[in-house]
Amino acid sequence: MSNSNQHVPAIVIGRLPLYLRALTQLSSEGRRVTSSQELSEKLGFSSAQIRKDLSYFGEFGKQGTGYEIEFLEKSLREILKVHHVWDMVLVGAGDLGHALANYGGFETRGFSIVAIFDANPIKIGTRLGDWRVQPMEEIRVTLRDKKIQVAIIAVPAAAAQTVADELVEGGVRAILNYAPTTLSVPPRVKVYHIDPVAGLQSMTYYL
Amino acid sequence: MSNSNQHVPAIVIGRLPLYLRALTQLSSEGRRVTSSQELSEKLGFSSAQIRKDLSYFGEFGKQGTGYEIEFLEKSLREILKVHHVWDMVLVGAGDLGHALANYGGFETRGFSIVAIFDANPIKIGTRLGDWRVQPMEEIRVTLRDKKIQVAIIAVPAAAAQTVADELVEGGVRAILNYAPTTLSVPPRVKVYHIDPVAGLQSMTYYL
DNA sequence: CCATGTGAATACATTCACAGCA
DNA sequence: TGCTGTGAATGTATTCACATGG
Repeated sequence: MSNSNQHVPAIVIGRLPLYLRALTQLSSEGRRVTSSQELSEKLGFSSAQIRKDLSYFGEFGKQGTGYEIEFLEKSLREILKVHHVWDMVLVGAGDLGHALANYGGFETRGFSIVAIFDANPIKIGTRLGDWRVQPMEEIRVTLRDKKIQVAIIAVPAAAAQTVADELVEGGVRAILNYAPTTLSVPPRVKVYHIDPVAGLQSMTYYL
Repeated sequence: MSNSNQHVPAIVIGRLPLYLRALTQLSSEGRRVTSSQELSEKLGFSSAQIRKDLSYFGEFGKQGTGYEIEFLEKSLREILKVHHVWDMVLVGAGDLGHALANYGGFETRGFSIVAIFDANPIKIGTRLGDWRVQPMEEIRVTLRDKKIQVAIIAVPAAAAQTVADELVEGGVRAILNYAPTTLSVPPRVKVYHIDPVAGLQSMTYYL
């Protein structure tokens, strides 16, 4: 029995991309079938948790056999809506912006940078990978014209909130935030915050 | 009454760096005192949660007044053991490695890159920021000599596990992993995994 | 048999609400 | 009074354990 229309905890949604990543890896190794047990070992979650997480969305496995990798992979892509490619804008053309622009991992996993913006006049017009860095003044038009819903913030902390306001105003609903500061956005907008130093600090507690 | 010696949930430890970051920000604005209420608004956690989290480690506030920012900041630094600087090695001198090497946010928050390694012969010897890229063969000696406990992995997924094994063998106990793959390490070693695409994918579910 | 899918039980995390103190 | 610190209550998440069906 499919439970697809009931409330799914956010923490479950957060694990789905990890399941998807593991499946893609297995698939690239030529494997056809896996089990909650095997995924458990690869990912470090309990097998019961993996089965329960998946059960929020339907029945993907076969009793006595396990999961058909290709089918489960495709299903997760649809659940996460990454079966088509999401166009993104990148704001910030510093070192981090460069690394993100040159990162090959977006395209293969459902995301594509379509434009790069920066506030620094010196950066405007310079080439960065396949793109030309555009001034912030042009971002509103790009967001509207290309109906952009996803953006990456890679600017200093002091500028991040202003950029976020621009993005929200332009209709963006998902922000990957690399600036080390909490962003304030309306509830309809999702923010995923990446702070490597916070990660390091939470590990040193245990040393 | 201080509870400092009882078990503290990992999820609480994970929030402390965010409290610390907010306090440093307030402090830089010249503020001297804050409250769980104010931190709540800045960070998006409930004030009760902030008070309870802090209560695992002691009593840092004054009833009727709030928290003395400088004192709480110093206390959190000590709890997280970032009151001194942690030396780190960086493995991987690609675009991401470059961005990390040039990132100014480590030094100011208790971390310092002391050496950079890469397996690619073309990269060996090239300058990267203040460092010279060293061959992987030299990493063991560096880890031992400098008693390194913290490392950053910024290599392709296929190489990440091998690098992790080297690091663990060399005595590293905290790994910041940028490779899009799950690492298998002994329980004494902590891994903090950064996967921007997983973050993006978990947001697109809601679009 | 074997591994899924899932209610029930347990464990964990958050919020409530208020006593206690500056 | 105003805000902390914290037991008790509530709400969430994980694990258990087994019926089910290939």
